[in-house]
Amino acid sequence: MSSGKFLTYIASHLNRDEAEISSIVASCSFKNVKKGSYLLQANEHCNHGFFVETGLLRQYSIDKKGKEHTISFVPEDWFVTDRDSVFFNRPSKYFIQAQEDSQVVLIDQNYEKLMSEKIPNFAEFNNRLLHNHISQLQERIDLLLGATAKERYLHFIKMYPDILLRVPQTMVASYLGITPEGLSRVRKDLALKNFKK
Amino acid sequence: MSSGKFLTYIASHLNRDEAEISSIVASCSFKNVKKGSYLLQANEHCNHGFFVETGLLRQYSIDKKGKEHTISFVPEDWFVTDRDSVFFNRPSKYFIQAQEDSQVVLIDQNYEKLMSEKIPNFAEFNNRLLHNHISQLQERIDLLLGATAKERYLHFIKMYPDILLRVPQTMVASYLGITPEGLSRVRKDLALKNFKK
DNA sequence: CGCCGAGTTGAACTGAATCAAGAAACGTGG
DNA sequence: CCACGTTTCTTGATTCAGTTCAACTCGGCG
Repeated sequence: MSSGKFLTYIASHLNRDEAEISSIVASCSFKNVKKGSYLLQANEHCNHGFFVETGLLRQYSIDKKGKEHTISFVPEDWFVTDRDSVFFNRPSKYFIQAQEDSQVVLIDQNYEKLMSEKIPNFAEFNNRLLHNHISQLQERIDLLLGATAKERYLHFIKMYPDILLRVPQTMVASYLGITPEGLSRVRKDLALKNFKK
Repeated sequence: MSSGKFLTYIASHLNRDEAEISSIVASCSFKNVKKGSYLLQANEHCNHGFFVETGLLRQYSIDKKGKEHTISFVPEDWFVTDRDSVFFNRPSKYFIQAQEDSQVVLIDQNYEKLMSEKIPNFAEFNNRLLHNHISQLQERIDLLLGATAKERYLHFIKMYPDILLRVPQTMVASYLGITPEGLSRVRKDLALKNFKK
């Protein structure tokens, strides 16, 4: 089983030759997960990062009222983890579930340590990931505070056009913070507007 | 002008003696800001972090519809910056305004560099700040997705009981994502409930 | 004293949720 | 390859939380 995308991803983000780091990358473990199975469940301690080689993951929580909130969709070439749980060693509030049959790279603390020892600019890279994450969370807050359901939907399809085709709408709804019925109506509305023009 | 709180804060978070780092801290600059004046305005590049010695700052944005959204309140002993703008060198979307007459410590990139050279565990400390920030943003998203206005208000007064007394309610409302009238009604409702019991 | 910004209250309105029912799409086994 | 059951999506009727707009109160402060 080859470490195709992950190797390329890491090498390019670290400005390193693939050859130079392939031995390090080779030492990390891969996992095949079937659609519907979990890489993390709420109340477990998250002690891995997950890089998606192929397939699609979804990270979500379930609130006290029993409602699902999708935190993020994680397609190929993306990375996901519960930073809060990993860093502070707290039980996670989130589920990470395979939305399609997927192949992922598991990245644990030892592995991170190894990386940061062997590769000087690894810390800088990780820092960049953290800052990206913050930007993205902040943007989502801005949208939740200031945009209507329709605006949030339009923003979503602009940012992640392919996701819509790969998951049930009800999950997109739970990402946007609206009900499935609500999303259905938003879409109907937009379809009508486009038709009229 | 002494660097009281900042020195204590940094020393304790870095597990260092105050004496040991006081010379470094002494080299950073202080600023007095009057109530209403700005440390950062939208479209400027943010190139400082701000540590509040005394007083209270507020970070907020103004959306396309002209509505203010309060991102955070920043009282004594807290730190604020626009990570997105600093790290990616992008124009900021935010205002940082003094809500009371305040004294702040300015922390610029040179200063950070100096710190990370002289103090081995500075990077770790900064990392912790980033992770805290992520946790806090994530929690806010959870609340916006899953909690009613009343629930968000109750959470707010539990977390930041003093803030309510120091700023106009309209700003708290813009933090919670509701209108000032809406907040007024939430409070009335809670007052009635407490009275009846 | 009179003004002014902050907060409150009421009435009408609206975006989105809820509940319930039907239609379409999907995958699984025969 | 079709038939069936399950899940997903749509649509309608109703309800509700929260907004909007406008009027009014209150407490400072010049």
